[in-house]
Amino acid sequence: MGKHQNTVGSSTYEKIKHDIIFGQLVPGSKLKLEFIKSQYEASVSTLRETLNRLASEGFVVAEEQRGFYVTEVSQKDLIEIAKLRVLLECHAVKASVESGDDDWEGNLVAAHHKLQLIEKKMIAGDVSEKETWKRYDWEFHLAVIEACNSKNLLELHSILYDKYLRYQMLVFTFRGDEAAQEHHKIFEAALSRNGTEAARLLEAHIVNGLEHTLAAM
Amino acid sequence: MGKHQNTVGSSTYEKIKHDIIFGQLVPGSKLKLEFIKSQYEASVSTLRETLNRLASEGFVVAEEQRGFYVTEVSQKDLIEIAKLRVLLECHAVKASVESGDDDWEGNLVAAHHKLQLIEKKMIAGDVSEKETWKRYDWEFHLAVIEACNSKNLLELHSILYDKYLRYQMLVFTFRGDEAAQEHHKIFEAALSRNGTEAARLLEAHIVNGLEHTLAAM
DNA sequence: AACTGCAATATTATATGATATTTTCGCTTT
DNA sequence: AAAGCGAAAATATCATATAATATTGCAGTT
Repeated sequence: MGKHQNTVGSSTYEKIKHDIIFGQLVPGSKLKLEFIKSQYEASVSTLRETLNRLASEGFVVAEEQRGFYVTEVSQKDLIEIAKLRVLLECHAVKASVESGDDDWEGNLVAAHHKLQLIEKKMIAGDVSEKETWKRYDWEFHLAVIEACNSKNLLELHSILYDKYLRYQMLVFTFRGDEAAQEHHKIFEAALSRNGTEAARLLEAHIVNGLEHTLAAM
Repeated sequence: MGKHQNTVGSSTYEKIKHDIIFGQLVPGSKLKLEFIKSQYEASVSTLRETLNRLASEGFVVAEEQRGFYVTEVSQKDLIEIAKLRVLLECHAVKASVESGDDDWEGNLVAAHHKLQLIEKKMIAGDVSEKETWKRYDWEFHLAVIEACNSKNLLELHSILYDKYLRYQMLVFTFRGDEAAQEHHKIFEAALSRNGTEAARLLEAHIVNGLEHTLAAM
């Protein structure tokens, strides 16, 4: 039974990070300790731990003795992030496709299937499950590169993905069928162990998403 | 007149990070709050902020409700870090060489010159200025890629560099003349705006360092 | 009247020590 | 051995004190 009980620290971390990514906490706004204390129901020290963590990941900016701010957004920053994501994720997919085993394949098939299901729903007009879509998109992209054999690479990628996601959420307009098809092609290339092709498709997928987001900013 | 006065938090951050990189805090050891409190002269909460920051950068591992540990080292981890450093730094050098202006060139020349001076001293047998050497090596590598035009990339690189450095310090044996020559060649290629060549030399430089360190582990 | 410089005040961030939880570890019992 | 039970140790959280920054109001100057 005993499900692992979360600490106040880790749950405020999740909440604040979520609220930054999904735009509830608006870019550039100041995170006054007393205010977020009331919002997130935790003490100042606990919140400071959280904000320090978020600051080293880049979601928050800590200005010495002047407090914390939600990191600003800009087109330049988005472009940087997209480029880095291309660099890391394409590198990872090649390595992953080379060394992925049967477990990896199985997991990839499952992730792709679930993503397809939610994408169909969203294309049909049901936008109610934004959060689920986000999770499945993440799980798919992770599944593709998971066998890359580098914990360090996966950690960096995870942060980059979230930063990129934040921009997507900022302008939220679903790319629909187009993105779904791209996912499908990436899936096929990965499964047939064509790393170069998978990387090429992945790059196009990210760049298309970038352009879509930039246009809406 | 107002030099910027540091907070307790930022100075303990610097100190602990330094002590991890330079091996004073040994890999895998537990960072008991009461103990480091006496060592670094700060309160528990302040230390927790610091340790949380270091944990998201990967120098410390935070185990929920069981405290903090200095991140373990392993050959596998070092290899991952070196590969990532190659990936990011080579990408950065190409971009930097393409868009660097006169300021960039000037800064690069200065950084290379200083690095050469300290390397000569160390090759001559004076190992007393390990810290200075480290700083100049860092400043040189940064100078090369600084014009890459991506704040995000430079931040990631900075953390990776420190992680790589930690392994170098762990086994500290100076590569001497060989490394100095590699630096010089990288410098020349960068200055003559040959990005591809600079990237190739840089990769060799990092891989040579990796092998040297692996052999000594 | 508008601007500048300065001091008093209010607000906010930082740091600390105290308290509440949780884990660890040795001891006993089965 | 394994499980159960405290006491001790360590972590997580909190409320409060201290130090820094921002703001306000007022005099003196242009």
